[in-house]
Formats: sequence, C-alpha cells, structure tokens
Amino acid sequence: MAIRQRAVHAGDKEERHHAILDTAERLLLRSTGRGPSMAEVADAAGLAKGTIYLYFPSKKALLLALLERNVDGFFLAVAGTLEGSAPLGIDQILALVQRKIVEPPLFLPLAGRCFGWIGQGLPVDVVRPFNARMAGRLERAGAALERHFQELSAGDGAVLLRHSYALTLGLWQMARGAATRYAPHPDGAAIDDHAGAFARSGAQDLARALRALWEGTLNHDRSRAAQRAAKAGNDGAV
Amino acid sequence: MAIRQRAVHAGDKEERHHAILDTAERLLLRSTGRGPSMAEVADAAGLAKGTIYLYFPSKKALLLALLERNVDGFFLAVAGTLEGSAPLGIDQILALVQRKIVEPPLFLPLAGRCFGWIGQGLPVDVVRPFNARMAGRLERAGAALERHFQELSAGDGAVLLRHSYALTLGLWQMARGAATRYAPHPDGAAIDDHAGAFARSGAQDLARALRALWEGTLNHDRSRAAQRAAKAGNDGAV
Amino acid sequence: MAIRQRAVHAGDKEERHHAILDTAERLLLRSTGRGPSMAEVADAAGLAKGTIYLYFPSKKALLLALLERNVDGFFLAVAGTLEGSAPLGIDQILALVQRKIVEPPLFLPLAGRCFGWIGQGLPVDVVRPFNARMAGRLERAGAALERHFQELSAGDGAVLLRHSYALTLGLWQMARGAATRYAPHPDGAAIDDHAGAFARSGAQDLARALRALWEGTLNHDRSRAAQRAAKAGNDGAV
Amino acid sequence: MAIRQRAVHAGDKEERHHAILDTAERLLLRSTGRGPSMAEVADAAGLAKGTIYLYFPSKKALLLALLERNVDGFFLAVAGTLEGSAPLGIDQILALVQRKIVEPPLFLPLAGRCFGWIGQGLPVDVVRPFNARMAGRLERAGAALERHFQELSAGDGAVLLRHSYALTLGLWQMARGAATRYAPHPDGAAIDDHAGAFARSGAQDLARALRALWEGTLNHDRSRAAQRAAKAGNDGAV
DNA sequence: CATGAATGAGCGTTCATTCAT
DNA sequence: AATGAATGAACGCTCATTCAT
Repeated sequence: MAIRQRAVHAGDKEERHHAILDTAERLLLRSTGRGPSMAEVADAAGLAKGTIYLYFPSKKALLLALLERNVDGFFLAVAGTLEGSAPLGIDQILALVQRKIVEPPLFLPLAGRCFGWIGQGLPVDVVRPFNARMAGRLERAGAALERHFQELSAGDGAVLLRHSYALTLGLWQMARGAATRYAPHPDGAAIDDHAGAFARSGAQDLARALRALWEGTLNHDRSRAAQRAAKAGNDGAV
Repeated sequence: MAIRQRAVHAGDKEERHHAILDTAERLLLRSTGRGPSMAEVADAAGLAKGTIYLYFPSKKALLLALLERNVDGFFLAVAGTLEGSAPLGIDQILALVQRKIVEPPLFLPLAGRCFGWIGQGLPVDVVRPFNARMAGRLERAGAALERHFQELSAGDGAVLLRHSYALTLGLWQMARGAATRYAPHPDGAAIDDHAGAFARSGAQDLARALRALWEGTLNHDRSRAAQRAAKAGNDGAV
Repeated sequence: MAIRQRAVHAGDKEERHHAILDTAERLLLRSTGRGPSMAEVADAAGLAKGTIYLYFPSKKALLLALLERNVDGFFLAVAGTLEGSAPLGIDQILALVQRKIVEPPLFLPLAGRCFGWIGQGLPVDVVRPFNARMAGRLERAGAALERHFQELSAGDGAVLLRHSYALTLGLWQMARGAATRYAPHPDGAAIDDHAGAFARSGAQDLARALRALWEGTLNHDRSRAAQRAAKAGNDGAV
Repeated sequence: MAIRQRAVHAGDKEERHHAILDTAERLLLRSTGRGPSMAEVADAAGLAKGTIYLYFPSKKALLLALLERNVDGFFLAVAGTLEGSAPLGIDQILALVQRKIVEPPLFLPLAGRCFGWIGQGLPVDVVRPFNARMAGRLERAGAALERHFQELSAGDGAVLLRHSYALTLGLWQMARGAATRYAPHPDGAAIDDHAGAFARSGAQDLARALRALWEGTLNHDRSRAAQRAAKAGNDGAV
C-alpha cells in the first residue's frame, strides 16, 4: 500500500473524496450483490480501510454520494446544454439525453442498486438535503427544457426528464437480468437467443422507447394547450 | 417450532410452495440490500430453516421463482383480458395495465432487486428456461394487444408491453428510494415534501407516464402505416 | 425410487443389510470429507432415508459395520488361504497380503477414515464386541501364519499382520494426500512430479516396504530362536 | 472477548500465527470427524472468529499449515541430528526417530486426518509448493541417513524414512480407533483388554515394528551390495 | 491524519436424525 | 416395514465497523 501524503489542506481532502468515489464507481460496475466491500474500495484506492471512514461515515453514505454525483452529472449536463443553445429539435435532445444517460460513466447499474439501498438506515439529516439537492437539479433542467418546447407548461419539463430517467433505468435492469448488456460482453458473442424477447434492450430499443415517451408527452401537452386556447377564444367571444 | 402439518400430497406441497413464496414476498417488501434472510423467511412461514430448502434449492432459486410468479401474473392477466374481449380503447387498456402491474402484489420492488441477482450465479439450465418462458408470455400478450390496435405491426405489441414494464419499474424504484424513508415504519403519514420533486411517483404519475408512452407509440406506428399506405397508393397509380 | 418389497423374512433383511453396505462402500470411495450423506446412501440404494435407520441405528454404526466387513475380509482371506495350503514362501505370502489388502475392494480409504470416526460417540456395547471380533479374526490369521514360519513364536503372527496392515494404511494415506492414487486417476496422467518424493506410493513401493518389514521380523525372530536354542544347548551341557 | 493485544509488528504476527496453530493442534487431538470448528479454535485462542481468517485464508489452509509444521518438525530434527554427529548405530537412530515422531507434539492424528483433506479442494498453487517443500525436507534427511549407513544407496534413505513415517502413522490410527474410547475422558485409566489385540500400539509395539522395518531394509540392501561386489569380482576375474 | 488488526453478528447451506403418515 | 417431510444445530465464511497504535 503506497503511503499517500496526508491530506492537510481542504483542497487535498476534497480531492481524496473524489478519488475514493472514483474508485468505488469503478468497482461497483464490476461488482455483484452487495457491491464492492469497503476493503476492496480501500485496497483499490491505495488507502487503508479505516481511512475511508474518515471521508465517509458509512458505506451507505458513500453509495449515496456516488449516486448523487452520477445523477447530478446527468441533469447538470442536460441543463447546461439546453441553457446555452438555440432551440433544439426533439431528435437532438433525445440524442443528448441518451448520450448523457447511457454513455459516459455507463452506470445506471449504480442507480439501480443504490435506489434500493439508500432510503433505509440513513439518518434524516443526510437524506433530506440529498433530496432537496436532487429536486433542485431536476427543476433547473426541467425549466431549461421547457424553454425549448413551448407546449410544455411549468413543471412538465421536470416530469418528462424524470420519466425518461425511469424508463432508461427500468430497461437497463431488465436487460441486465438476461445477461445481455449495453456494453458488449467479453465472450458474449451468442449468449442466448431466448434472452432476447424479454430483454432485447440495446441502445436502439432505448431510443425507440424514449422517442415514444417524448412524442407522446409533447403531443399530449400540445393538444391540451390547443384546447385551452380554443376555450379561451370561446370565452372571449361570449 | 411445531410441525404445522406435513405436506404429503402433491397438492399440499404445491400449496406450501406458494405459502413460502407469499411469505418471502411479504418480507421482501420491507427488506433492504440482500433481501430477507432464509432464516427470516422460514420463521415467518412457521417452518424450520432446512424446510425451505426442501422446496427451493437455494435462495437465488427462491427469488427467481418469486420474480417469475410476479411477471407471469402481469402478462397472463393482460393477455387473458385482451384475448377475451371486444376491442378496448386506450384508456381501458391503460387502466388494466396499471391495475395489474401496480396493484395486486404491489411489488415491482421484487423485480428491481431480482433483475440484479438473476443472470449471475444461477446455472444456465435454470436461467435459459426461465428466459424462454418469459419470452413466451410476453409474445402472447403482445399478440393479443396487436389485435386491439391495428396500427401495431407484428412484434410491436410485445415491445410496447416491455417498455411499459420498464417504465413502471424505473419509476417505482426512484419513488422507493426517496419517498418511503421518513415515516418511521407503518405508513407513510409524513412524507417529506422535498422527496417529491425527484420521486413523486404515485399512481397518477405512473398513469401520466404510461399514457405518454402509449400515445407516442401508437401515433408513431399510425403515421408509419399512413406513409406506407400513401406510398402504396402512389405505386399503384403509377 | 423403486418401491422394493418388504423384507419380511430374516434372509431378506440380511440381504438388504448387505445391499446397504455395498452402496455405502461404493459411495465412500468417491467421497470426500465427511463421507457420503445418509441421503446419498439411501438414494443410491433405492431406499428412503428413514429405511436406512431401520437397519443401522446411526451413521457411525453403518460406518463401523462397513469397516468390520472390510477388515474381516482381509483377515479371513489370509487365514483361509494359509490354513488350507502347504507351507508357503515369503514371496507367495507377501503377494497374498498385498492382493487381499490393496486390490479387491480397494479401500483402505475406508479404514483411513473410519478409524478416525469410530471410537468416539459409539456406545460401549457396540464397540466392545467389535473389538473382540477383530481380535478373534486377527489371532486366527496370526496363528495360521505361525504354522508357515516356525521362527514366529506364539502371538508374533498376529503382530506381523497388524504391522502390515498399519504400514499399508499409512502409505495409502500419504499417497492420497499428494493426489497420486493406487487406482489410476482418470485424467491424472502427469499430475505433478513434485508430489513424488513424499508420496510416490505405488504398488511397488508398498511391496518393497512390506518385504522389508517381513524380512526384518522373520530374521529377528530367527536369531532370537537361535539364541534360545544355543542357550538351551549350553544349559543342557552343563 | 477483549482484545488481548494487537499484533502490529511482524514478530507479533508470526507469534500469533503460531499461537493459533498451537491451539488448533491441541483441539485437533480431542476432536473427531471434521476437526475442530473455526469457532472453537477462535474461542480457545481467545480471538474472534474473523481474526483467525486474518492469519489463514481458510480452514483447509490452517490444517495444511499445521500438517506442514508437524512433518517439518520431524524431518528437520532427524536431518539436523544426523548431519551433526558421528556415525550412529541403528539403536540410536531408531530411538531418535521414535522420539521425534511420537513424542513431541504427539500428533500423528493430525497427519492421519490432514492427508485425507489436502489434495482435495486446495488450489494447485498451494498444494504444489507444499509438496515441493516436503520433498526437499525428505531428501535432505534421507541423504543424511545414507551417510550413516553405507549399505543404503542413493535415495534409499528417503524411502526408508518415508516408510517409517507411514508405519507410525498407520499404527497410531489403529490404536486410536480402538484404544482411547473406553476411558470417559481424562486419562486412559481403564482401557479395555479386548481393544488390545487389534490396537495394542504403544511405544513398544511401534519400536518393534520400526526395528523390523529398518533391519529388513538394511539387510536387503546389504545383500544386494554383496551381490554386486561378487559379480564385480567375477567379472574382474574373467 | 492514517493505519490495519480485531471484532462479531449475520449469512447461506448441509445433514444426521425423528416421526407422522 | 417403509416412507420422506420436517427439523435445527452446526458449519465455514464475510464484511461493515471500531479503535489502539
């Protein structure tokens, strides 16, 4: 175990915080069941087991931090792109969503597992701020989205993003259960044809599902807006 | 623990099989992480630990059976209803889907957890038939669906059902991660408001998401069908 | 499980007794650690688990019976051959010993394991008669041996046979520990050269060891007899 | 259980390593079947169960280490004594062998049990070096022995030692199986007489057996050497 | 700050034995 | 006599967490 320098400055500590998260993230991807043990994380990070506990009070807290960093990444990226651009079409936005959700760290797995872990046994004063922060990110991204699609009324952007996240998450898990992954499996050339029917969830499948969800949502809101407009016209006439 | 009764006939054994599954199902809902221990299941079922292993060869097998029973219940119910009825509108079908998926045993949680477990460490000759059975159920339900909506071409019914299942699953997990934890135990009397933004997944939210997914899918297929028709008309004219 | 006939006559019961022992013997050869489970024995014998307990009061008793039958086989065969034959040379007797001990059921393994099991937890009224019977067999075979070698005084035949059994048993176990067996291992073509030095115990090695033991014993007794004779002569002369 | 002391330095750890082995050794002597459980070892050593696993990766590894320490003790002691001494007579050497094999920790039992365990379920990269080390010890002790007895040709020393070990092992087991069980626990006050015939293996019996083995071996080799010499003389004469 | 030895509750699983049928 | 469902103590092992150094 390489003896690292002591982290004396605040910056160093922050850095080590992130290093631990990075390590845990990497291990979580290859892990199963209960996720990587604290010993594994410590080893892989080149730290002692006890040291991890200087930075995170418990394993649950570590996983929660990991989840937050991941979800944050997605919503911040979406919000950032949307806020700084000319109006985008649905194709471009769907591509963005898919790229940000599936590609980069490629771990929905984390979410799938963490959502089952957190929320139980974590102290209220940890969970409450976590939820508040999530809500904030989501609302900001939702608002940005609404600026690109007039048919979305206030709050609908956040809802659509949340539904997209859920749909992706669900598909990922069903796919995982059947041993077909997004990432090409090492020796998974011809795993099993029967796995397909229930789990044929590749990127294409996800794209199709997301498009349906978005078009359905936008259409719905558009017609509702039209109804409101018509009603307003009628009312005005009378 | 006293012997409740010996399951000597095939019927009794089947019954106990189900009783164990029922118990495990109930405990799984309140459990976290690795799910209820075999000892907990046995205790709650009024059996000895070893007895469980007379009915299921391992914990994984028990959970897989639980998952199958759940998924089966959904797809069989959907297929059964659709096959024996006059054409239904989208509202009626959505109500059916939602009722069958969310209500009865009320645990997507199981699926969320099990999909992560199966496909890892289970022998191929267990997983493969499982996948095959799932595929069969799905296809049958999908075909029944296609008879109610002409715009769905062959195979699209199954895809739509799969997407619906995934969406429900994802929303359930996000909701569970955030919403159920403030209330000490019994019922969610005092849910935190901040939990909402990210997790406000009640029945209404699910209904909204499903409707969007279905309308988006049906619209998409309808316009594709229209294009095909138009093209055919043009071709015929020429 | 084929329902066998009920064993109503004494002969049937005796027969089933042996059938169970045969089955257990066969399984024990392929087993490891604690030996075959009672369930395995029952299955392989085509009986129910409880039925085994009608014939043997416990697993330990079953193993003890197995051991007895095996040791009996050896000593009875030796005694039988020696009693009904003209004087044999050492080569012929060694060949007999080796043939009877190593070849036929080929399970020293049983002895190696049983000696560790029995003698603890078995009731006195089971163990005491067992020992008495063993002593009888051994003495009879020893006496027969002494008739072939005049240099052996009373009791020495039994001692020599006991030592032979022990030597064979010890070599067998050392060989087993190093994954080299008497019986050619299925895929054991070139297991490991290093195993050899400590465990190169094939039939040849055993033959060499036994010959040394026997020649040493016979020589020793011969010279002792000579000394006695000389002393007697001297005494007589005086 | 309170923490006795933390083993921080390499020396301390080595010491605790040995302390665990000592404890396991002691328990193994009184144990049956599968040997003492890890929990028993831990308790008797004043440690927690998990702590044992800091020093040995598995129960099998612990037993293997125990066996190695025992066998090592014997062969090293023999080699050490023989290498640093003037030529010894057979009586002296037999006394040495017996003293080193039977006396010190007094547990062949271990070997009897361990030889059945190792070689099954232990990774090759553990068993192979183990065998190699054993071979080294044996060859060194054998070579030392050959310097004391000219009639032993190269390699015969190791063979003789191996046979001696096997003979001792076998006798010990037969003795144990029959002799130690009547006395309730503490000491063998009232050994049954019937046990004797098959198992009367005290130190005297062992001495007798070993002497026969050694004399037989040495005589054999001596006469072989004589034959060779005679043949050489004849050849030279012709 | 950092370490890693120590802890011990907990887990999934086995299996000899019992006894209602 | 025969069955096999039920039992429950025991086992080997893991791992989040603590705390002396």
